[in-house]
Amino acid sequence: MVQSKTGLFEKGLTKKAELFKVLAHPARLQILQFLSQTQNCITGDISDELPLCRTTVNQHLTELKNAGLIQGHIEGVRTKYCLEPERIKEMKELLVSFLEDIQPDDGYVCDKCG
Amino acid sequence: MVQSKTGLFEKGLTKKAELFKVLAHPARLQILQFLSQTQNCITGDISDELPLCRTTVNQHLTELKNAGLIQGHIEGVRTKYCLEPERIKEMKELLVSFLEDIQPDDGYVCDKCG
DNA sequence: AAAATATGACGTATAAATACGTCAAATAAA
DNA sequence: TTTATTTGACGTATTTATACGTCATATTTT
Repeated sequence: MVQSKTGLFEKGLTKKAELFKVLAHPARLQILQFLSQTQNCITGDISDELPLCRTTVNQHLTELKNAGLIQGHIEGVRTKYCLEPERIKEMKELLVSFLEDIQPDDGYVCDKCG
Repeated sequence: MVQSKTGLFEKGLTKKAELFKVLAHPARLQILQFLSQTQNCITGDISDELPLCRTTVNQHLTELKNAGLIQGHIEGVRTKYCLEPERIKEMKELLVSFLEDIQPDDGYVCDKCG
């Protein structure tokens, strides 16, 4: 980059791009999916489920936490993680709004490819 | 990474993560949005719209093309770009399926934060 | 034909992401 | 108390992404 330019874009675009970035790794997607399937808190050793080192998984968990998509509760020596329903809902709304923005209308035409 | 591990995940997850990666930059989102707004082909000098160098914008256009989300038609010395409706539709379906996978059920509870 | 314009290929510098090892702290078990 | 577990902070190697400059090619325009 020599210099990051992401700050020069319209704020809404930046926010969406940041969300997409959080979702741009299979490990993080699998964690979210797993949390959704269990529909409950799980202990931190999700690493057994993923083909990655425990500390790497921990790193992904931290990213999801920073994005607010999951929460972690300390329980003795363990940590339990669960989805953050509020933030997940926000995410859903952001994605839906993106879909509405982008999708071509029915009347979409193009000289060459239409 | 020392060694990329993204290939070790379930294929569906990888595919979704790749899509999200393409969408994880404001420049690419703005290009898609712009193409959607005009609802037609536009010449390559989209760079005037973005706070980036022309060649950088071109790079982003290429990434979108590689992902199949847009198409480029050569027209003399110019190149016209437009959305690829089929692929956009696929993208939408992928995102919707992701939303369905992840969203917590109504009965979602958590010992601590519920 | 010569000059101007538009585009993309290529190289490269820097920033960010990814992956893991090591270590220390906190708690539970022996 | 001593030992074992669980966790996250930290450092770091390597890969990937980002951003731009330069150049060559192709097409208009003059």
